Amino acid sequence: MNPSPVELTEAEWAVIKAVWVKEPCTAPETQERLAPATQWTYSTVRTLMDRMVGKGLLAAEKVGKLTLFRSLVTREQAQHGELQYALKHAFDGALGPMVQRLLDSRGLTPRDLDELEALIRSRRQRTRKQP
Amino acid sequence: MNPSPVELTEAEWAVIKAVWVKEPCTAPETQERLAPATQWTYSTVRTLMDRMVGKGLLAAEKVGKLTLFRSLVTREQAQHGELQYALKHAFDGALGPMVQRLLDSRGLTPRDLDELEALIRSRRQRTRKQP
DNA sequence: GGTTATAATTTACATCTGTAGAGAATAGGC
DNA sequence: GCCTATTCTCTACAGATGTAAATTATAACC
Repeated sequence: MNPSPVELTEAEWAVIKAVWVKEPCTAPETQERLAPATQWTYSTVRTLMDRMVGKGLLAAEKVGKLTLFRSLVTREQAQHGELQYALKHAFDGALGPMVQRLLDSRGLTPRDLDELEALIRSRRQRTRKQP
Repeated sequence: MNPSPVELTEAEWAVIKAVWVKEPCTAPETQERLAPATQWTYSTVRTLMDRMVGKGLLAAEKVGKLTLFRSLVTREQAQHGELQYALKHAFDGALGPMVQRLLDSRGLTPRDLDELEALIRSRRQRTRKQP
């Protein structure tokens, strides 16, 4: 039913983030963008990208000698997939406890807290309006 | 420095959850507990558990002919590890946006929202007291 | 003490993931 | 038309993961 949840490996995260920076893009471009952080060779990046095409994470379009890649999943979809994974396995699907544990971790600034409170308020509105 | 983050595969999640139910426990016990949900044979479960011992996720103690297993990571640690993974890869370490996206998803009951609001308030207290 | 049930050990194997080299194709410059 | 730089294709390989069969050890029951 639902489009199967997006799940990315560590390497795939790195690649798709590089693609999101500027699409469409070629494998050599992507490799350069990743190089500072990863040291991956062109071969490595290209292999990853090809496999990601196979998985429906990227699309490849051939233009002359070049292959242009673009993402088939948005950052939001990928984030959602990652959260779903954590939610399902670590919290047995219970969102409340998950958010709680997140709030427990340090790392939220007072500003974050303000924003979240505001979010909760507006969430409450919407929840009331569309039951 | 920090105890390296706990990362569990899907199968490992299933196993450790079964172990948490009652510790220590044997592999056959664990297999039985998992059977309804997974259909895994004893061999499969035992292999997983042995590998998990190798990774420091479980401890094995031999008592006569039996091997007793117990978990070496708590549910909290495992949850934390899972959240860290999502945080690092999907949100580049930014907790605020991560919580936001969670709040965006439907699935939070009004009661959840109340609890979260309360949490945020107390969080704010603590933040103020220990800067 | 031999039989049976239970658990353990060993080995296997396909797939996925991370990583990459070697060689072929192409195109642009001269 | 040939050289050179760029890109692509193909192949490889080690380690992790999911899954399990076959074989062996153990112990407990008669």
